[in-house]
Amino acid sequence: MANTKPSSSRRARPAREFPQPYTTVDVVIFSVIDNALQVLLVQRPDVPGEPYPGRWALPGGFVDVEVDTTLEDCARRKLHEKTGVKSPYLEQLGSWGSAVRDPRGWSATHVWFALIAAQDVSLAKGANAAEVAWFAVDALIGKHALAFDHDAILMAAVERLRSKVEYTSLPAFLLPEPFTLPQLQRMYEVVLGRPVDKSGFRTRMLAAGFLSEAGYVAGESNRPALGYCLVDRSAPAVFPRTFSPRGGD
Amino acid sequence: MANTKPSSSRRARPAREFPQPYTTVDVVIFSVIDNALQVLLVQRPDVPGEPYPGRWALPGGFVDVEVDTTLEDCARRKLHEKTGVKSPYLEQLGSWGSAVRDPRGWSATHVWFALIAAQDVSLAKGANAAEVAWFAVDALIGKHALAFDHDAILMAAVERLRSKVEYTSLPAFLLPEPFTLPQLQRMYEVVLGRPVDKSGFRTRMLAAGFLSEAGYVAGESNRPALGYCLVDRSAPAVFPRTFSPRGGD
DNA sequence: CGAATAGTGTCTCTCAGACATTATTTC
DNA sequence: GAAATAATGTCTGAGAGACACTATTCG
Repeated sequence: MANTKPSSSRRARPAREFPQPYTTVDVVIFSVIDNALQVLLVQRPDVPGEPYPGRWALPGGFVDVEVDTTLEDCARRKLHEKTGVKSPYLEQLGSWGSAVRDPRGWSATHVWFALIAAQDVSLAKGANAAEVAWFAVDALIGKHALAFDHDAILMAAVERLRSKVEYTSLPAFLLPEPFTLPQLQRMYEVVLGRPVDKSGFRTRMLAAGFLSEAGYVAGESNRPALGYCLVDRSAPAVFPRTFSPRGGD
Repeated sequence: MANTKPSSSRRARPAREFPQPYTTVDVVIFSVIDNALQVLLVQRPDVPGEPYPGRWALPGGFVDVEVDTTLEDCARRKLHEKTGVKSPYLEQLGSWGSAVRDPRGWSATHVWFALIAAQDVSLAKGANAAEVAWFAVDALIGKHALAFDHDAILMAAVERLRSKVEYTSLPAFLLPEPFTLPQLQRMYEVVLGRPVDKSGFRTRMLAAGFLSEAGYVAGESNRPALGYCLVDRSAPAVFPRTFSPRGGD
């Protein structure tokens, strides 16, 4: 990086003198609520000078160079502020930057996506907190509903999630521990939007070795099911093949 | 993004007033030369005020808000300046940002990685161009050799490349068109660092449907081989399963 | 005609998908 | 004991890996 100044006419001046883009961080926070994949949005303030007043947007904001030591810290901080969750699954999604995506000027945003269990959340509704709410992803996608380029970012996040769910244990992060295999299967089915065979599912999950038994959970059904915890919460397991029904691809 | 100012004490002032991180773009440019995976590096200038003088680094630099309209444009521009290549395979790798990665202050870099055919490159060695050279990846990895946090970025790029090569047609972008299946197989073997079975390889490539025949190429060997071009240069094909030897993981 | 590489054929064994069956709890 | 859900068992077919074999060119 940074091997030359942006243009030769500024070569002699110190770096701070030429204009920098705004740097922001946004977080796409997913959870499964009411058997639907949902995303957390915040409502933009309705005050002069703020773009997209009243519109819903992904939680995020400017990097504060005096508070945040890394971009990931910044993402983690914003997630914690909105949800109270301290140890989510957090993965970098990508970055979006252009001259036109923010009416205030050239800006670049670094985007993370997070998976959290709905039960762990206590939505922030404090002092200066704007409205915060869950929205079903299926109702948002395709619509041009969000502020900035957040529709495109949300779409990219959903695509990334759905594709990784085909071959990783990501949905386990959508459940509070301990959870049962039928619960986990339901997470897969909700995110993928299609049913999954029970027998193959169990074989696959247990063979992947990312679950450790945690005693029986007197659950939501007649017969109690065996509970499991994650062996390693820092990263999902990767399966050698994708889920897929016989004929499909 | 950008739903609040970075801290409440600055709330009333216009956004331009609070300090922004530096925004840069770096490009990890891969090619296969002499049967080895290589990466393009540039030598940092040895002048006062420039960090890491004389050290090798990934090509990149500050975003120029007056020239670049998007981050990807900026990456594409930097790649073209160094190599002369106009239509590489280009994919966003991620971003790295922290208070300490650049001694000049809080900085965030957006990183792309590119695959190009060695034959298409004409290394820039013009006016203000610093030294530019190819380095074998295997000789760099593990060493603490590069400027900034570029060792870590390079490592992440190599990991991403190697893992995607297991289930995509990415290595096809390392060859000039038309290319033969044996040539393509060699690209896979070089990147993966292990031999690949010929028969299975051919079945897989042809079944994936991303190749179109382009006549015989009087090649580098005794018997001429059938040449192929890519059906779609904008994205790699994705295979349903990974490459992997029998006993492997 | 032999060496070298391109390209094809065949066998086997794994494993995921489909579905039937058994097990354990509540009411 | 009936209903509901958890958990296991069995069969089968697609397909990847391994390797043997054929085809075509050059010297």
